[in-house]
Amino acid sequence: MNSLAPELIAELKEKKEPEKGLQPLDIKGALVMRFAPNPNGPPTIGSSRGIVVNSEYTKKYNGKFIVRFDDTDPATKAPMLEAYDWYLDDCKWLGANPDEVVIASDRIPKYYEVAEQIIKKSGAYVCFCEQEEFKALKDVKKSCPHRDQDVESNLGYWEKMLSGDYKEQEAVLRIKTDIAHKDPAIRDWVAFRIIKKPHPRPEVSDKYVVWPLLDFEGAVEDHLLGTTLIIRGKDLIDSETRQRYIYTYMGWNYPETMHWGRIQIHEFGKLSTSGLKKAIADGTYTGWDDPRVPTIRALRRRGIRAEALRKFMIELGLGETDISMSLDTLYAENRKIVDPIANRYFFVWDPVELDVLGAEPKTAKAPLHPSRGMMREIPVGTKVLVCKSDVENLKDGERLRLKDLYNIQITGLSPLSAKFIGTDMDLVKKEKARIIHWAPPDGQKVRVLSPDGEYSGMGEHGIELELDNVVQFERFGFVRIDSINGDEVLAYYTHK
RNA sequence: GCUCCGAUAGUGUAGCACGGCCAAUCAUGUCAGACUCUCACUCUGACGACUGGGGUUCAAAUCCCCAUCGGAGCACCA
Repeated sequence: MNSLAPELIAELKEKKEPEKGLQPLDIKGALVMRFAPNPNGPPTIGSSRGIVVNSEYTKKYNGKFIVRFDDTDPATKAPMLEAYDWYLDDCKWLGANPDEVVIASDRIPKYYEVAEQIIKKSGAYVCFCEQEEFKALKDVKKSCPHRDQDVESNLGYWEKMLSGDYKEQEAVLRIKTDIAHKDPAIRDWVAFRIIKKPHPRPEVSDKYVVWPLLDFEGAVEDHLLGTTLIIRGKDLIDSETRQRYIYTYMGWNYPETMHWGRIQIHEFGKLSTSGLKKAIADGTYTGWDDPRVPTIRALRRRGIRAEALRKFMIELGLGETDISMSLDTLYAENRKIVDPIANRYFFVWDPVELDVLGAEPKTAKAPLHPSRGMMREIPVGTKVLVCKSDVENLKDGERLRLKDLYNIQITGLSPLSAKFIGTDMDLVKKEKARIIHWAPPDGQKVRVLSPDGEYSGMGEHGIELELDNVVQFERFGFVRIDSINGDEVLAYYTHK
């Protein structure tokens, strides 16, 4: 068949293996996409979706990938200075280095220019209504008195806004849409408001008192940057309708758009950036890379590979439904990468001392990795440490195998003692004796930080040489060796 | 209340634009077994879904209508 009709086979394969994950795009010209976060906290798992999907498409279609910081709110969601670099760093780590980086707070004058033009086209007006007052009118499709101001007056008010003549809340610039639009979300929305709080970035600080809202800033930037395709969360789905008014006034072409639903990760629940910030401040979490926190930084520290996270995000695809996922799939993906390369070590948590009578001191030999030849050597005397959970339900006289060492028979429970009964593996095979791991009492102290708590205990020497590597603690799980503090190794739990 | 949008196994996805090849894909998960000096890995097998009801049609997961459930927006947040 292959020789008769190779193209048929190819076609079959094509049908059977459609584009996995991301749907192919119907691209006409060049592809320009952007990821536009507000850097008011570090990138989270959610951000990684935006980074990965946008960059993946631009890679695939030879497009341009822009990171744009939408940091135009110095008050309610004020940017965090360190976060700008964190975003860029995590992008780089994810293999999504941007072709261009834009910071909105650097480009405020451009937004003023567009605003002025729209005012001149009667597309915007300065509104002095109180918020509730305006909402009441809007809800019954009534325009406010300011809507009919002429261009000259609006221009004058706008100038006064810019020069700081008004207080916060006193005036806003509204985009004229359709005050009777059937969707209340569209009616004459606010494009600029007055904020007198300085911007956290020293280069901007108190340079401006009039700040654009996302819908305006984003609309202008997407045009300026030549964005051709926007993929963003569906919370911004109505933005398009609002922003199109600007595009119409200015005679621009609106980019294509796609939206995705919210992801909720079982393991993390509903944690907002502001909620996290609080929990870190009050000491609930140790920082933005605490293993319990849903940031990219935490995942990195735990030893999740960028490639695994990328694949995970790509395979989620682009659905408008909200999804609720477990990290198991990410872990499985990561395990595939990490398992073949992670060296194996013993780590005994909640250690219990065990005397072995009749044992000669020796050096145990165990493979560094089950499918490779390299061995590790563990010198051991007549005492070993074992996990409390392994010996809790032991019965006197029970026979066990200390992995890669020898067989023992329990002779006493408290204190725990045993006698040496040989080295033969037959015991394990015939009696189906349990095999447990162990550590030498003079081994390497280890502490593991995991999403569900902390484990302290003893490991074998050699662990301290694996700094920054992901290793597997046998019968425990994968960990990333993070640092050495004094005589103790600190590891972060990756996954089972 | 007003405007949008969505619904395939436990979870996430493929299929839906152009109805038949779908007794529905892949992954993950769970269970069982094999392998193994790890509860890891690998292998084998099992489990498991088209939200409900109508309609169109020779034929519906796919088209239409209604219902139900879920979500988003209606901010001087992003």
